[in-house]
Amino acid sequence: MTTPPEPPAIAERELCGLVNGLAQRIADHVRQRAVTLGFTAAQATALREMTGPMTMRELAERMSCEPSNATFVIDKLEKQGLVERRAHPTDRRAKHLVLTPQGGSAREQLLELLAQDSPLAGLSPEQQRALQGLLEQAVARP
Amino acid sequence: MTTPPEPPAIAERELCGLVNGLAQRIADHVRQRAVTLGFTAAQATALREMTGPMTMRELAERMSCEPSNATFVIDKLEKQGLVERRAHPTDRRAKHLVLTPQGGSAREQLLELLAQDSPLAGLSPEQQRALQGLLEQAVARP
DNA sequence: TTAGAACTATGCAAGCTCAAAATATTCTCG
DNA sequence: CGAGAATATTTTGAGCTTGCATAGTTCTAA
Repeated sequence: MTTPPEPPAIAERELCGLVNGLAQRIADHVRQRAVTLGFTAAQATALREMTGPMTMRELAERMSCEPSNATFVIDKLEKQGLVERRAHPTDRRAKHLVLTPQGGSAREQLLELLAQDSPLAGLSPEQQRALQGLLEQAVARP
Repeated sequence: MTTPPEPPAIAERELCGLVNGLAQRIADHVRQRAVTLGFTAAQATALREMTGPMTMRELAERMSCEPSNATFVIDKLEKQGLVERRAHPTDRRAKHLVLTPQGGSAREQLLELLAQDSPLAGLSPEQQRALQGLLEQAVARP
């Protein structure tokens, strides 16, 4: 009914640019912290997503990347002795990724480092919840 | 005073994952459209951001990447005859990027293609405005 | 049961991205 | 003015990412 001060619609193209810009900032943040522990950004992302044993495909999905990319990154982490590729208990096609003890403690250090100076610190908790809702809805439609 | 159904706070880490996931989806969308015109995703992004003559640095900033990356991508577009590197009118250090006529029409086709099936179509105009506000605020703090 | 579809992981080629170093130019201040 | 700091671009090397092809395994339905 009323006509509140309605901000003009933004071009979707620019909105995509904003999303990308923020993602880029987040990636930079991860990269910056990762190097202080001797990791690359991709390795740190993989380590961060290793919340427990999982398959390559599951990890790839958490990392929002292709499975072949996960293979590449896990190769590196395995060479560093941080992750092991074990046989999957029920599916012989799949591998079961498991953190080694060193991998576990490396992950702990990393998470602690990543929690500092969040790139989202500019938003209040309420705003973060609002952002969460919008992003979930946007992502939800495949 | 009242206690509205307050959704639980989400971990910042997961919120970052959501941002990254949406950015990934947007990137996939661009890639998909780009190949139908014979471009790679990076080339399409550069073309999309070429709203007018600009320097390498300016383009890199619009693309949210390093200048050396812009050099790489512009090399390709220049070889295809879509962009020209001209002398900058006032700064001899800088290059002035200009679209050729073919570059201009390629860009037109691309924009038209990118406007179809937006990855943000799951959000209403109001929600898009809300998202814009949140993202701008989040990005605003360096 | 079994043939075929679907799925998991990997190897590979091509292309993208970052970081650091190098070059050329411009800016700043004593 | 002139030296040193700052800026614009490019080169190079290392690592990341995608898409496709392949081999092995599981699922599905006739």
